[in-house]
Amino acid sequence: MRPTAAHTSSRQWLAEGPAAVRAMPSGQQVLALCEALGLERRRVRRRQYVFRSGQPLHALFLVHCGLFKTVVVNEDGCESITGFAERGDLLGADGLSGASYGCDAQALDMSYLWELPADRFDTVEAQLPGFWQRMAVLMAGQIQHDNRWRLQLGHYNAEQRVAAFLLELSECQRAQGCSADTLLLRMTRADIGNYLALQLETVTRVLSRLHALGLIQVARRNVRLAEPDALRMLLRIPRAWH
Amino acid sequence: MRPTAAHTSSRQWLAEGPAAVRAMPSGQQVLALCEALGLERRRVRRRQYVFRSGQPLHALFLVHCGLFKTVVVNEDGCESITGFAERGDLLGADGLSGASYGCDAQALDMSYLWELPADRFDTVEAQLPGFWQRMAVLMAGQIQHDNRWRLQLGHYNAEQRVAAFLLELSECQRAQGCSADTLLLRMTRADIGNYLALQLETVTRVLSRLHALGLIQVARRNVRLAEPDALRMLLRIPRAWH
DNA sequence: CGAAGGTTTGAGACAGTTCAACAGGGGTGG
DNA sequence: CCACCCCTGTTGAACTGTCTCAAACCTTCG
Repeated sequence: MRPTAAHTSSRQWLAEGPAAVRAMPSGQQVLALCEALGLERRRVRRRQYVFRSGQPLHALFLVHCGLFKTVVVNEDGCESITGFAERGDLLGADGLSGASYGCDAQALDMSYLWELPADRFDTVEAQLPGFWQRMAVLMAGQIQHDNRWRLQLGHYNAEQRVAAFLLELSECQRAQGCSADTLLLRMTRADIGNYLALQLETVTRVLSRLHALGLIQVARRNVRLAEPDALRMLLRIPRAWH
Repeated sequence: MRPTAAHTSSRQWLAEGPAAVRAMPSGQQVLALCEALGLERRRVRRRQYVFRSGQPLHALFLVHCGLFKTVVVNEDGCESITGFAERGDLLGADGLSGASYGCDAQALDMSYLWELPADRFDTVEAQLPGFWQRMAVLMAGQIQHDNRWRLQLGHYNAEQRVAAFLLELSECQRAQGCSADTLLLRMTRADIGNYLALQLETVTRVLSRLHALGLIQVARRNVRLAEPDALRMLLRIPRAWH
């Protein structure tokens, strides 16, 4: 779900890995690196939590396949989705700053992930020199993604946010070799709204409006980007212009 | 400017350092560690840029004293302030995911910072084992801070955002041993508004309103938190209420 | 089949934006 | 030192995008 930053950084992480890994086709690299470390692979069912905010940090995770959402919760029970994690994305890293996870991670689909237990944090560097530097690179990608989101939230209106969201999804699918213009939204309208700091009704209305304009076709969770270039154009219009 | 996460993580970084460093008083630790690495200290004048978005990543920086703002810019020239960096905060780390900085870093005051040149990234681990793991910890703190901000932006109204901002500033000052209720805003109203995704007029209006309510006293850039507990109370009220 | 969860659409309200005018303060140059 | 000007901050009034509340519909699943 981080088409530019995270995906290039995963690629960079792996490109800098041992030659044997570097030579492999891109899709196999994450898997190979995790296997090189002798990591466990774990299956997570739809709606199941990988970890919850506040739990002791017992491991870091790398998504092998599937889709997760990460949610921060404050003391009053307000929730915000901070992102969606796909193949190659890191889960749980924000917990490194303390002794416990800083968010919930919940599977939106049947998913698989690799697990690096906390008791290996201090020895993994010896096993795979440069591990933590690469981890810092992955986290830098996440920070850049957060920053871009902040820019959009501050300067985009509802229509632009939804358009940007759809284009981001599309870019992700393309990066994984799937069709770039036929999307299946695996999250609810409420999730999308929460992620974009909009109400779910607003998301619905915007989708309907974009449909009426002929830019997209919407049928519940199936979306087709009919005019992706027009969507991209939308993003270049200043917020004040309706 | 990251009272809870970043400051505790700097502390943690240092707490895990060599015993000689660990034994020093907290305020001196960052300095000592940077000196242990033989880093250069650099002076930056008010309004001067440390680096600009897109420039090749030539170094990472740690703030020694002073205040910086970090600003992301998109292709249309829209700008968003992603944060303010104070003593102990890292600058430039988001650039690690690529070969160039992802934001501008500008001094708001006469400031000093330590510089780790890019050509030492690969050797610093040998000199100070655990360096990159600690760097990951610092970055995790930044991600957690971003997440908390996202939560506030999604669920707080203008009044709550400004109140949260003031309390964050106050917490920062307290962490650095200064008075917690007398603040000097070293950034403009436009900066504050940009950071909080509000217009500068809204920031002004909210400050005036909080002043009229007796919660704070405002005179241009001088702010006194008359009723910090009442401000904190504000944050616990759901957005829908007024 | 009924219940529960998710989606769509409408109508009205309001928080925050936009535009505009003005006031103060601090730095610069005469 | 004063006068000027620019930058910053303040306040008002009208507008509008988004939220809120409400009702209905559709799908899925027990």
